Amino acid sequence: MQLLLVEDNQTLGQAVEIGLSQRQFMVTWVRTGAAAISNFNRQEYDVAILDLGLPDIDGERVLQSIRKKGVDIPILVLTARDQTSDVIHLLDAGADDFMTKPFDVNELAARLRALLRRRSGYASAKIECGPVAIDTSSREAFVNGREITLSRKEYELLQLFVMQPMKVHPRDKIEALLSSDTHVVESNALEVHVHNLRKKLGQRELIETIRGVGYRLRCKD
Amino acid sequence: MQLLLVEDNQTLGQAVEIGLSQRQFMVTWVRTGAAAISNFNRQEYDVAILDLGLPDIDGERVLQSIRKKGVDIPILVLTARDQTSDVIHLLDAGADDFMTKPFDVNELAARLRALLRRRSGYASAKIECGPVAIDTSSREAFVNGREITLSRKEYELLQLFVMQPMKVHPRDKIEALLSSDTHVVESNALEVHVHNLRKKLGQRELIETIRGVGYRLRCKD
DNA sequence: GGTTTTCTTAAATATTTCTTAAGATAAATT
DNA sequence: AATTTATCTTAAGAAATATTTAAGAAAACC
Repeated sequence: MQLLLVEDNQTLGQAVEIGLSQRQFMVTWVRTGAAAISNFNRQEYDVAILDLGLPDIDGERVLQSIRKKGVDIPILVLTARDQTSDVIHLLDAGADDFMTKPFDVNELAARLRALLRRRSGYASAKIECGPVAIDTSSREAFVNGREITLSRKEYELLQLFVMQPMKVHPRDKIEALLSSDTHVVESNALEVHVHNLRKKLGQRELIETIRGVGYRLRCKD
Repeated sequence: MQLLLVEDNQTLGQAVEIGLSQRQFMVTWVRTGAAAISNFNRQEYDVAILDLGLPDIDGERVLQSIRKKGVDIPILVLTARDQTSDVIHLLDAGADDFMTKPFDVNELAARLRALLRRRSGYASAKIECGPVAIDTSSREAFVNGREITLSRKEYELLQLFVMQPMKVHPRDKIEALLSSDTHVVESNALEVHVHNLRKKLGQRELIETIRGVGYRLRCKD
């Protein structure tokens, strides 16, 4: 399995290279966005890992650039912990999955295999989390296999939760995601959206309130 | 059943090869457009799968080239996620069916069998989806077996929907399909076409509105 | 060239979704 | 227990989005 790793940090890159090599991946490691683009053009990889915090080019640029050129291999994006609100935009820009640093190499390998499985046509783009599931390609949401209809903001909210289950999402991060660039929310819009989403999910406890901080999605019992 | 698979990606190709072999297809797998053309010339296949994203030659070229040479076996085309607007042009160029990646191998096999059935004269080129059906060769449309008369754009819209039922088609993708290369639509033409199509279909709910995203055709109840 | 059909545009209407605000409830603090 | 603070709930008005209608422009047909 050919894998392209785009990562500027020496320590992290080395760890990933070693870890994935031991797990049957053939890793090609480049350290700059420029090198990434020229490597993608050669189109000989099955999957790629792209760190957003590159020194020379914005990682999102790289992503858009290679997608525009028709490269359609699965790409997993690495982000720093505090860039999670960008996640939705990244997925729209063509990322297939993402992980926040620091991460576990076992999970990384598992996610890569999942991406490859999905790509080969055996599975859909469904992401599950306990009774909740979303299909990022069709924007459908399910509870216990039954489809529920969500508004745009409700879906974006749920997508954020499902993408990082059990993670506590701070209120300001969620608000940044929900509000457009022009319009700043200075009311309790977030709470109302959470309330409506909870109602549609059926089980209120699925979205847990962390008082003074934010919310998180519970998946396990 | 002899099948020619034209696919450059190792992972995807292998998945298809294995999946179809298990389903009684004899798969010959080539990885380049050049190899595809020379293999097609030998004319010993019953059906073919052609990936558009080939490294050496444009897939559409391959398609036109082999059709020009009189090869008339059914060809199913594989396209990337965001090329769905090319679909109609592909069908015009000689493709018999298409699927977007990623896909389900079961569906792939079903479609291939449908193509072969049609070819052997037992069935027409009808594609069904609940009460709706279209005949891609005669460009006729039916609701509950009764024929309805559609304008060109209405038919193309319905064909897009029927080809990928239950998939949410983003507005911009549909607009790209409906508008010619020269003329850009900057009005609500799309909505008007959807409205007229709905009226002719009789049942408004068949075409579902996904607010802020696009439309989709519902087939199941 | 004239007729007919289809397509686009635009404005009026309808619908859904979002935001706001205010009172109710619950948790933390004193 | 009373007070403060944060969150939940509800409902109504505002904003965004979609539908419908109709008329003129463009294309297709004869």
